[in-house]
Amino acid sequence: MKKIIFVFGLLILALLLLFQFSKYALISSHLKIEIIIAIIALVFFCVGIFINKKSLHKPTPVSEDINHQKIKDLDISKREYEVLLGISEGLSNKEIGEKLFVSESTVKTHVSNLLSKLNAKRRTQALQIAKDSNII
Amino acid sequence: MKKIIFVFGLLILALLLLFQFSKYALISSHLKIEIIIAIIALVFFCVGIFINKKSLHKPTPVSEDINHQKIKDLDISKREYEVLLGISEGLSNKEIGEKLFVSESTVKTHVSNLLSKLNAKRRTQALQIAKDSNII
DNA sequence: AAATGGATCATACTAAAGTACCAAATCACT
DNA sequence: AGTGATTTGGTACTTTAGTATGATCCATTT
Repeated sequence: MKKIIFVFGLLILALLLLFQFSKYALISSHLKIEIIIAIIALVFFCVGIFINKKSLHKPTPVSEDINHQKIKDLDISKREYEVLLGISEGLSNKEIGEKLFVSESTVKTHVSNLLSKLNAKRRTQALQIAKDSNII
Repeated sequence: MKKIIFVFGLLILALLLLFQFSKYALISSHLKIEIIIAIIALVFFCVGIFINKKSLHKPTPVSEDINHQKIKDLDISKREYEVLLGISEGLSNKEIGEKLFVSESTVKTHVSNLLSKLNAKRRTQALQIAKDSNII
């Protein structure tokens, strides 16, 4: 919010400066009208790109970052989350166990707890829910 | 490539038109210099946003759209692809069968073919590969 | 000190998933 | 009309996934 006000303030300031500059340049006849127009065009072209990048670009890619709060809300422990990441990599329970240096039984326990916490019936469904919840 | 040339051609054309317009407008004195500058500023502001959105915006959010060519390259049939989508929704083979109005056996066949085509051992791994290949 | 919760592991079981092989119906294309 | 690819479906089998239950260990909290 503060940034937007700041940027728009700068914009208005730049606009006023350009008006004054163009008047002065025309009266003193040191510069041709084409040059002035070119400068203005270039400046606002850059402003357009800048505005688009800062203000419109960021909200569009719909939350790429993971929602840590949601993980806590779902009461998912650290170990369970690691298992969830293993699932998202397409690993089997056995492979997840080897990766985390625990037995397959342990992984199964974590998976089972994960499924009930995510309210999923299968690991693939857990993936889908986890992605929708932005915790993955 | 063709698009870029086309866009730049339009840009140069617009620039020339603006030059001519500004000259005419100044000579005939129907418009004030501020108005002309404002119009030019607005136009190039919009052009800046447009260029940024079309040329720079798309490559950045790492390809949101699915790669149909890749699907063909992997020799994945239409039905197999539908099954793949079912998997990505977290459905079981039985549920996919109900959704596509075929038996679970058929779904199993499709899944098995999918896994070998995607070079995956499990459906979760198939999902991961499919996502990396932007076919999902 | 006792209770709590997370992590670990095991056993025994059921339910899915996946493989292999086969076979018939359908469809597009020549 | 015939050919090849797709789709469909079945049986029989192995493997993996998931559930239920119980138990131990450890760190934190009460």
